[in-house]
Amino acid sequence: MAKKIINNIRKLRFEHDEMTQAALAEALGVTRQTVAAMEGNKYPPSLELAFRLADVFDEDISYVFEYVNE
Amino acid sequence: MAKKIINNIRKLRFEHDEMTQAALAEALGVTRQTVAAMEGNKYPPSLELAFRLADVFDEDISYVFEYVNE
DNA sequence: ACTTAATGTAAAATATTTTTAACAATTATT
DNA sequence: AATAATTGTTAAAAATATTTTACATTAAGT
Repeated sequence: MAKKIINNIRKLRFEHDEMTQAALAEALGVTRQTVAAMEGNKYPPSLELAFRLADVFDEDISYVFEYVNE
Repeated sequence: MAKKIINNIRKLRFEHDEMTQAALAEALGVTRQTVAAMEGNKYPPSLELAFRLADVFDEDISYVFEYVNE
């Protein structure tokens, strides 16, 4: 049973004062395109960046990203 | 305040029937050197591999890897 | 309709991770 | 002491992730 990584970035951005991709990118220290790519599941971020994301949103990493059956 | 990723892989291997690095590598579908490198904090794994690790140990990803202040 | 802010997307370049291969060091067993 | 199993480590190549640059699209506000 194959699994895939999904993310709740868009949801979390809106729960955090409708933070824009650009504002999130700034907070993370990456480009806006990197945020867009992660959010759109173009490719997964590094573990380090995933943890920084969790920190910015003050959430557990396993809520920001989930590993679920396809 | 800089943070770093630490891991509990060695501990988890021993809690799981003293699983060797080779056996864990086999279960993950990676090489033994990759397991050794992760365990020795040579470099962090990809997010995908971190999730697979959590699956193998049946633990939450945030227990296998922790993001802590240095 | 026009302007601005926000987002989507893609190609090429750069950076990081994983693999491969090889050998050394350690630990356990006989 | 010798052997086997496990682990440590390193270098180079391969694979994958990330950044940059650039332009297109969408949504909101005036």
